[in-house]
Amino acid sequence: MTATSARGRIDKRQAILEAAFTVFARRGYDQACVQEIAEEAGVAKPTVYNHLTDKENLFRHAVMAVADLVMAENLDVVERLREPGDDLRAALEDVAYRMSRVCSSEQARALRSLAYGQAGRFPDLIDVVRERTSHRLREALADRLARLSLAERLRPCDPTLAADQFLALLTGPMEVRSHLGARKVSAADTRIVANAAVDTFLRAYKAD
Amino acid sequence: MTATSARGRIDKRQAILEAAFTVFARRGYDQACVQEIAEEAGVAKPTVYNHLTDKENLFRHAVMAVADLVMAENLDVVERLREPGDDLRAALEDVAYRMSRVCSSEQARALRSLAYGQAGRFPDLIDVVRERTSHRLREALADRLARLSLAERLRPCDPTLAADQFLALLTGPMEVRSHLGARKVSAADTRIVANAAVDTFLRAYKAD
Amino acid sequence: MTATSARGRIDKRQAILEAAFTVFARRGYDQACVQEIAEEAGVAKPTVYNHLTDKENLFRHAVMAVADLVMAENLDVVERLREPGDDLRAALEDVAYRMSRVCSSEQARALRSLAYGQAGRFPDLIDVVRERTSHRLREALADRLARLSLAERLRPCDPTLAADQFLALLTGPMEVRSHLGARKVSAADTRIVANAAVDTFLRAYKAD
Amino acid sequence: MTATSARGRIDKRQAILEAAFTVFARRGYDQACVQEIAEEAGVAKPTVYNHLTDKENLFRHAVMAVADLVMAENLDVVERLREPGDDLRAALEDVAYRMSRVCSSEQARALRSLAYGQAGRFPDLIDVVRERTSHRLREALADRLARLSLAERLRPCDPTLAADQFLALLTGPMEVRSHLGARKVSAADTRIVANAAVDTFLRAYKAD
DNA sequence: GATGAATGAGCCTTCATTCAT
DNA sequence: AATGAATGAAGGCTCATTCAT
Repeated sequence: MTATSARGRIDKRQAILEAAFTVFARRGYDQACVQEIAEEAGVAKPTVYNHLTDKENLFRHAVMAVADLVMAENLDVVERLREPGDDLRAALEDVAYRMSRVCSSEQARALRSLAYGQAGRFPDLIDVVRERTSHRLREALADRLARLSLAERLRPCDPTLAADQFLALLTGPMEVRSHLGARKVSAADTRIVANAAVDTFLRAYKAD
Repeated sequence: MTATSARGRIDKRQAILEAAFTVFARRGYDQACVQEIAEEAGVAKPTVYNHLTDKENLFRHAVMAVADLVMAENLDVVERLREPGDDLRAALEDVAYRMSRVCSSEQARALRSLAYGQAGRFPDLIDVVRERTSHRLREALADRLARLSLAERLRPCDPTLAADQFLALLTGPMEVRSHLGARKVSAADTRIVANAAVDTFLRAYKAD
Repeated sequence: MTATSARGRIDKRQAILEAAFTVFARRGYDQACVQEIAEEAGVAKPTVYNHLTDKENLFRHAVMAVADLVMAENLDVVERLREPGDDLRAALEDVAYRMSRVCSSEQARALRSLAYGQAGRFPDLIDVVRERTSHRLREALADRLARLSLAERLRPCDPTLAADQFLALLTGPMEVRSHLGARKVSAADTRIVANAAVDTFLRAYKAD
Repeated sequence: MTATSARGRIDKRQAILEAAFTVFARRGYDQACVQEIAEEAGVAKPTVYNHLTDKENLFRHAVMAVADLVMAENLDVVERLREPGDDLRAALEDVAYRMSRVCSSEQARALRSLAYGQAGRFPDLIDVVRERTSHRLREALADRLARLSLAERLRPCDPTLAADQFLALLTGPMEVRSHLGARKVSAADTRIVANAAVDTFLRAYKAD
């Protein structure tokens, strides 16, 4: 019984957090009202407060939960570089494409938009989000690139810088094509951008 | 004189727009209250409405005015590539550095933050801002790169893609170092990022 | 108990509606501010909105509630004619007098004044009020007069027209004497007007 | 020149008053804004204040001017009873019909609506309007009826009461048919109401 | 623990009215 | 005398948050 209750309680908290992110993503932080979040979660308003104290707290937790999700997906993609196989270009293109897809997902876009938009009010939050997403991704990627460099499949280089540039070559043009996230980019266009990024990256970083 | 009046009126409108951008940048769209904007501009609240109808309108005009400013600065920088001189790398490094500085300015950062954060509520505004800033900058840069390619100082390439990648190599790492705009990046660090961007760019695009 | 809560909620709604009518009657629709209504009802402003959405809605409900009250009183008076007794004149005088009193009541006067004054803004409301007051009263009276005509205590006639004229002979002169509701008419004067109305009515409609 | 200026000034004042009544009639007192009145009159807002001090003053003058107009029309109609001719019923029907038409005019309806609606705020104004319209009309009609009674074309009676009742029999049913002024009553229906009023009136007041 | 009801605070907007020209 | 511009005052409405049940 207690276990069930506890489970039920946790589930309710989860439902509230998901509802919160949905509504924050839909309306932005200020326009989102706790009432709507409560409705989306199927609970009463005070229940939201019971579980998460504050609108601010609600925002923090909802955003960080999604940040963890997105990070996990991205790290997963990067793992693929651990065994790149013979065709390095193909491996990088695959990673680039899948990473682009992850970053273009509704959740990732909303996450960036919210974090960026509320940077002023939640200066610490943006750091946490950064740390959990870009930063860790960058480090993971830098690890892979360092190994590749060591294995002389890439030229000697600063792997962190290389990772930053790889990511920049990917996300910068994606933002242009998606109009800062306002439009969806087709799978085909994503592939094109990803391949172009890899092409430039390899021209700059290939061994020899 | 009439001229004085008209000038006075124009000045007041200008003052309001500037105050508006300042306050919007400080608080974000929703938290910014017209009262505070009026105080910042040194006028009474209804005067703000006399000149700009709406909070929404106020936002649009304030944002677009700054967008024009930033664009002008960036276009100015790009012009430098019209006569690159003998040392192409030096010229690109100069452009990259100055462009980074412009994009790191308080105004440019606030502009991105506001546009990004309010993309949901002002979907059309973000397009206008994009067109007036990124897009036009990208095209201007693409023009220069095309000429350089034609002059065989860069390898044959799609100049628009090259421009996108040049900008990405610049702004991506800058965002990482500025923690999405939360911290200032020193002139020295900016120089490092700019040079690294140009290095990678030239490795990928140099002639031969 | 739940009963108590529900009752409490209903009571509060009732209190708000009554307060609203009081304040609307005192100030008119536009001058009445929700703040004052809330104070009059002894609740906070948002509570008013919780219960009645809108100033407009508040007005509609408050007005209709009073319209129902006044109607009920008037219908009650007309019932008296169901058994007029031997002295028809006396019965009509009695009805006329009491009806005049009802229509001169503070509430009825305020009701007319509000409905008339806001006819432009609430075109539908005026119809509802009319239907619930004048119209139904007229029909009820017409019913009685029709019976009296059938019983040959009044001459054959169009009972609806007769009802209209009976009411007109009553309320027209009452309005003159009350200066369109600005002054109270004494019971004695009311009696005089009522008797004069009945006298003229009977001269025009008596049997033979 | 001075004459022309003076004339021009008077014309402008007139234009403002007419515009004011138009706008007040259109929106009601509170919703009417001085800005709109100024536009309707084709002048600037301060000019309105130069000529008429106040919104309140503006209202008083505009309303009284129209009250005078309506009164003049009504008195004109009543004059017709000075020489009723042989067919008294026909003469009364004619008067009743034309009076109904006057009272159904757009201006008269707006006048009643405004006066009634603002009775609370302008208690004195309603008296002035009453005096200039109903009261004087009633007296004029009473005069005619007194003569007719003296000439034994009506039975001996209190002429003021008779006048009140005549007017009541006319306007009461007209209000019913016009839904308190919300709908126009056709000429044919007006004729029917007028004839019915006269019929009842004559049954009650004819000589013999 | 969950909820219906209530509230304090705050913001956008409008308008009558006044200056300065 | 007429106007463009500016303002003080006020009101409708929303929302995060808290009680009482």
